[in-house]
Formats: sequence, C-alpha cells, structure tokens
Amino acid sequence: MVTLKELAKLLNVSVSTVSKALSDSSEIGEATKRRVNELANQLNYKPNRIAQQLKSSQTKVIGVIVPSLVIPFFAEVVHGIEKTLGDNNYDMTICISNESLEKEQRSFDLLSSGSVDGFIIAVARETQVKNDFNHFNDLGKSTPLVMFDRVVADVDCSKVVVDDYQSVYDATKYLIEKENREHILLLSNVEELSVGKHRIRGYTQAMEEARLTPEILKLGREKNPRPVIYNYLNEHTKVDAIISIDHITGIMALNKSKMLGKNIPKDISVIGFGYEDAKYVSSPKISVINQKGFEIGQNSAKMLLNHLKPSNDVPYETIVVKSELELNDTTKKV
Amino acid sequence: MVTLKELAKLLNVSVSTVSKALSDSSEIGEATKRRVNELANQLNYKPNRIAQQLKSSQTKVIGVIVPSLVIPFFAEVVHGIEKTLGDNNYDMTICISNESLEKEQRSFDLLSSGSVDGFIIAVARETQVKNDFNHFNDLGKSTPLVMFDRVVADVDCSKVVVDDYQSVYDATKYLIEKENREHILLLSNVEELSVGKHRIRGYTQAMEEARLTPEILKLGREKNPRPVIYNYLNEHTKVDAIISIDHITGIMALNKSKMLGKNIPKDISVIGFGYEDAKYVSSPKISVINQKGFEIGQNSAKMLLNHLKPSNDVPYETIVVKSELELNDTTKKV
DNA sequence: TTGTAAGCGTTATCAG
DNA sequence: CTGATAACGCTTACAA
Repeated sequence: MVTLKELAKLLNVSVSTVSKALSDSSEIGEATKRRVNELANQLNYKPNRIAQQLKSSQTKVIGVIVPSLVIPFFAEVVHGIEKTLGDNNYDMTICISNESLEKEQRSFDLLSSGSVDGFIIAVARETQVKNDFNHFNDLGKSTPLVMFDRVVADVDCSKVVVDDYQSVYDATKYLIEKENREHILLLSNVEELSVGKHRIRGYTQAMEEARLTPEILKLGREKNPRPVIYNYLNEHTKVDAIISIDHITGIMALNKSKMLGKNIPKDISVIGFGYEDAKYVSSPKISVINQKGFEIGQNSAKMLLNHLKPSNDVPYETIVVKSELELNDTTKKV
Repeated sequence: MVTLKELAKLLNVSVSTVSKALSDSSEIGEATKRRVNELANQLNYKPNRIAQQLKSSQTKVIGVIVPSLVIPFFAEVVHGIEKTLGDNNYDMTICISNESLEKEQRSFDLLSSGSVDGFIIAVARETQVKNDFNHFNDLGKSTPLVMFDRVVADVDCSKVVVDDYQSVYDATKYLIEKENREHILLLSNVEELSVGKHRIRGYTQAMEEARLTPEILKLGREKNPRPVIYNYLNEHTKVDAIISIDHITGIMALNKSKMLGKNIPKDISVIGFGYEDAKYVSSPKISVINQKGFEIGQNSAKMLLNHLKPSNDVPYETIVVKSELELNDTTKKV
C-alpha cells in the first residue's frame, strides 16, 4: 500500500502538501497538483480508509445483524439495506446470529467498539423468547440502532415493522367474506415470535368477529412439517381454506392439498406469507401476503442514515410497511 | 466512547500502564491490574478497533462480493463463509454486485483501500460475459483473493468450484442408463456463465456418447419463463426427462409437466439444480443436483484464512466441491 | 513496576 | 502557495 508519506518523499514535498493537492485544495498551486495527481495515479494510490476512519471517527460502515440469510425474507431485506446504503456510500458488515442469543451478543459487542456507525438488527428467536436485550442498552446514544421485523418492545430505538396483525386480519376476512370460507386453518412455524403472535391475533380476531372457530396448526421448529400437514389435512376434511404465516408452510400445504385430490382454489383456498420466489415455485401460483422485504430494508437503512446526520435530533420513530395481499391462483377470482 | 487516555487520567497512571494492564502484561503489578480492570469494566471500556487496526495494519475483516443474496445458492455460501470466519474471529463486509460489472468494481476498489484483509468473490454475470477483470489484478499481493463458483480463469488466485461438468454428465447418464430416457431436455437460464457452459458440456457429452440428440431450452434472462416452458413441453410431447441447471427452472418444469397431465416420474423424470428449500417447496419432492453451498462457503473462507497466515507462502489452489445427485421423488426408484 | 515517546496514515490548524 | 506539527486511540520499545 502506497502512502502519502511515500508520495511526498518521491516528489520532494511535504505530506500535507500531497494531502491537500489530492483533495484539490485551493491552497495548492495547479502545477503541484498536477505533479501529485500524476504520481498518485501512476502508483495507484488510495487513501487508507482505516486511517481516515480513525481521524474522522466515523467509519461509513453499518453493522447488520440478522438471524439468517437463508430465509428469503431476510435475504430480501438485506438486499434493500445494501441498496440504500450503497447509494449513500456506506458499506455494511453482516453478522448472522443463527437465532442464537449468545452469537447475537458477541457480534454486537464486537462491532460496538468503533467498527460501525450504526446498527440494523432483527433479533434472534432466542433473544425474543428469553426477552433478553440488555446488550442493546449499553450502546452509547452516539451509535444509533434500527430494529426491523423482529423488534423488542422494551428497547428504545427506531423500528420498521410489518403490519402483521392487520395483514392477516384482512386476509382472513377476505376468505370469510369474499369466498365464504368457514373452516380456515392457520399454519405457523413462528408462533413464539412477536410477529407470529401478532399474525395469529389478526387471524383469531377476524374469525371471532365472524363467529367462526379458529383452527391453528402450530408446527414450531419441526424439522419436517410436511407429513404433519398432510395428516392434519387428511383428518380434517372440512378445511376449506388455509393461511400460512411463514414463508414455507403455505407452499407445503398447497402441495399436500393437491396430493389429497383437492381442487385449488375450488375446494381449498391457500394464502401464503410471501417472498419473491414463492410465486415462481408454486403451482398454481400461490396467493400471498407479500411482506415487501426489499422496502423494509430500504426504509430501515434510510431511517438509520437519518439518525446519522449531523443534525441528529431526529426522534425515534416506528414505521409500518404495509404488506400487500397479492391474489394469484390459489384463491378464487372474485 | 471511553478511551485509554480517560482511564489513565482517572487512575492517575499513564496510558501505557493501562494498556498493558488490560492485556494482562507481566510488567504490571497485580494491584494496578485490578484497579484498572475494575474501572474499565465499570465504564464499559472497549478498545477502539479502528485504532487497533491502524496500528496492526490488519482489520480482521474479509470483503465478500456476491452477485445476489436472493439467489438461495449464494445465501447458503455466504452462510458458510460467515460460519468459518466467525469461528476464527473474522467479520465480513458484504457487497452485492447485482450482476453489474461497474458495481463490482466500485465495491472492490472501495474495500481495497485497507478496509479488509482479503476477498471472497463470485463475479457478476456482466464481468464474466465481458471477461473484464483488470480490477482484480491491481490488488497487491498482500491482499489475497479467493473466487468461488463464478470464477475467472485468467485471474491468478485460489478458487473453489463446483464439479459442474461432471455432475450434469453423471445426472444425464443416470437418466439414460438407469431410466432409459431418450428425450432429455436441458433447461437453462445461466448459459452465458462459465458454470452454465460447463454444465451444458456435461449434458451434451453424455447425450452424444449415447447417440442421443441434445435438446436445450435456453431461457436467458427471461423475466417470466413459465409460459415458455409450458409451451415447449406442450409442443414437444416426446420429452421424457428434464434436467435443469439453475435453481428455479426445474421446479417450474415440474409444475408445468403436472399441469400437462404428466405423471412424475413415470412419464417424465425431473432433476433440478439444488438448494435446500427446493426439496420442501416442490411436490413430489424434487430430485436435485445438490450444490453444497454451505460447504463451498466454508472452504472458501478456510482457503482465504490460510493465505492470511503469517507463514503465507501457501500456493494458489483450486478445489472442487463435488455436488451430490440427490434422488428424491421426481426420478424413478431403481 | 511504571512512564515516555514514537509510530500506524490521515487531516487540519497554523506559521512561514 | 507550502510545510511543520498535532491529533485520532492504540501498542510497544525503551528509559527511568
């Protein structure tokens, strides 16, 4: 790595002259500027970012901590984050908590020591279940934090959430009112998460308002939920609609229903919880509650960047990214 | 952020005493150590990593540049990378090239200025098509680079690749020999990529050896390939097997075949190119060539870490991670 | 056992 | 217009 010092020596000028020349300071003569820039280009000089970071005490890097990248929703969010950060000349350091509280804490601590200017986080399953969040609190006020999707109520920071309750409420209501469904099964493998609880509340509320009996199949962390779904559907033949509140069990239920000889959507309507690919890998094309992961990511990054602005008295804020009920071919056309 | 200097002042000792005490140096008396550690804990002191990085001229951060995170294969690889790096106390900065050469160059340049100790890269589609790779060459020998999957032949560095040719050759041969298929259609949306070319070669080689006529449906960057696949299958009723060489068209073809009333695997066998979820969202459970993304990631990280060791005269190496032909329910049981 | 000072690569202030 | 100097926070010879 070639440094200012080396350039200076080669040119017989001082380090500060080189520095100023490279930043096109008005203090420096045109001739010198030219000489300096020429050599710098020739030797492929790039200012050492670490040194700049130390000097300026800002890194232009954001720490992103997510439970997983293999869950498509998080991949989409991260994509949105990276887009917005990139447009604003920020990089991101990603840590994957793998749903583990301890890993999340370790990552967080490590990055808290000056490595990043701010954080964007969706907390681990374990963090949320144990409701252990002290690691977030000993963060100086100077390093802002934005939580998305899996948020912790007791941590004071900006948040970006999905309209979990409303979206499932609306979808349920749609099935009841527009499609006259009466035996709507809710499928979940996220019931311990805050988001799962909200979604389930949306469902039960809509069901109860219509005086229908909620039916919920909780799959928890079941490794292979497919036989469970199959058996359930096989035994409960009255089921005439299915709502899934996670990214995968909806497609599974769709496939299992077809195996049981059901006509979709005539006999059974299916609404999944969406991500981009879901539509392409299902047949018929699955109707979904589309979570808009990309936009959630963009919004999270935008909020964080706002907190990072010099005039930083932006108040904490929680924004709700509305999901969209995208009706494809597993619901009736009405 | 509390610094060594502040601790020193509060304790009336020098900065170096504090520094040494905190690193448990034998030069410092037990009593002082205790005093120092106590205050440090109390004030939640953490050494500023940027300063350490500047001093030691290593960052313990790896730059990872991938075309996308929304393609499940890359998400799996990144997961593997993060696992291995984490186990070795390295972080990673991720940039997404979005298949754009220019974005890849920008990211690469930005990180090349001291921000990371090394790179792990899968090049963008555009980079590979244009075969433009000079940005990788002006990297000092001091910053090692590992390429995976989408590699560039002319760049001299360590590489981790999939046995693209062999895996598709074997799968084709399997369909020919064990299942007596004769009209095997190859589906591709990655034909311009090096990996795509190798896979196609594997297929044609196997077909030609068996004196069968290759049939290839190239979908390129087609936004919505499903109708194209449907029409093709509708018009070419002789097709009795399908191999897809990307992560999505196999499932699409499976679904379209079912729509055309085909019995899978009796009438048509299907082999997709695999990622974890593919098995869960398809019905019947799709047979796949499983790419082992996680292991590719782990291997890439391990290789890079090796190059980073002080005794760094490790020679460049290319390792092949064999994929596995995982026979599920869209091929006949034999 | 503790302290002083130099240095990592930059930038910014102030003098010349 | 150019240069010397200090500072960012840390580590580490070397002195005391």
